Amino acid sequence: MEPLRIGQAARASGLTTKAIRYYEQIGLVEPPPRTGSGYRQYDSGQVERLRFIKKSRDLGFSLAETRSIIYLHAQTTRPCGHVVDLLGRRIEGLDRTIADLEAFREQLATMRDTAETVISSDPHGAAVCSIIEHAESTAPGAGAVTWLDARNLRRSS
Amino acid sequence: MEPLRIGQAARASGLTTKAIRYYEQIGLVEPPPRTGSGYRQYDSGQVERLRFIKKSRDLGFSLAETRSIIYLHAQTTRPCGHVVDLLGRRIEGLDRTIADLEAFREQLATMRDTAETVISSDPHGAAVCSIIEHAESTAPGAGAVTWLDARNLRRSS
DNA sequence: ACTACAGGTTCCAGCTACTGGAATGTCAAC
DNA sequence: GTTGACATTCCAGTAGCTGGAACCTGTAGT
Repeated sequence: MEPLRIGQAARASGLTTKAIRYYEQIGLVEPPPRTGSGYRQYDSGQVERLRFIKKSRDLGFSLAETRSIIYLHAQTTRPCGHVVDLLGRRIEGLDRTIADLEAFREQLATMRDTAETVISSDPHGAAVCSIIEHAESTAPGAGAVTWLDARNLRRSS
Repeated sequence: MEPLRIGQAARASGLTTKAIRYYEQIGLVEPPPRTGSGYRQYDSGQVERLRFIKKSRDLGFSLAETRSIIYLHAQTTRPCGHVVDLLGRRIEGLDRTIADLEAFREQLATMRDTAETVISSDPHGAAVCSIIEHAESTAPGAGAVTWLDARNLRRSS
């Protein structure tokens, strides 16, 4: 198979050219060989690596986690146990996140549904927004809600 | 009431001093008066504004949204209708996020539960991690999952 | 008076994971 | 020879702050 240029490697892996160059820059992938004119040339092994990274990212692993998996492999250690650990922790985190989001959703829905009442209770409009200013009393569990770090979420294409 | 210094204002509002200075820097709050030696002095009105911002943030509004609410108020427009709109959109977003997270959680749980089988199917350890490499086949709905932007989530204290 | 120490000040760097854009180079086709 | 799609590098920006350095202030204790 002919080596691919970066755009083709991007299409083959589902990444963007920007992302691939970025991964190279931070040392997540090896710098590929170049043509005489400076174009990057990816062979099938490199593309496979890129696809692996994409999948790992889509599964919610951070670049640091992805890097550690690859690194463990390079040490000839089988990283699957490590991955199972990571999966377990991520599932726990998701359970917490989902519970928090559901509680939060209920708060917001309650706020919206009672919004008219709240609005009419401030007929002089003295407050910036009485909905928000009264949020504490209409959302008693606010202090108990702890959000997970946004880094735990990913979007996919 | 005596004016408060930034640390006290932080404690009173639930923000950090860093966050307050940052809000001042980006123009979300007015620069407060200073003492002769340069210390910021917050009166109760400013602290109230800071608390409003904190609550708005905790409710999941971005700084841009929070700014727009405050700005609308400054235009002597009652922003509550705007806030109700924002709430509605956020609730819809949350519904999608929760559904996506639940689907994703199921994927991960399936992967973890079948991990041993997957591991033993690659006895030579040729792959970096067969769990991830086989993810597509064990997670058929992957393409359908679209994550919301991470900006939609917030953590609280 | 001297000395801690807790607070304040500014400014700069960094975090995640890229994306967008400018200015420029290369290659194949028409 | 010119168009167009692709490539290159580098710089800046995104959200929402946080951490740290280097320094100043105000109060309490010895």
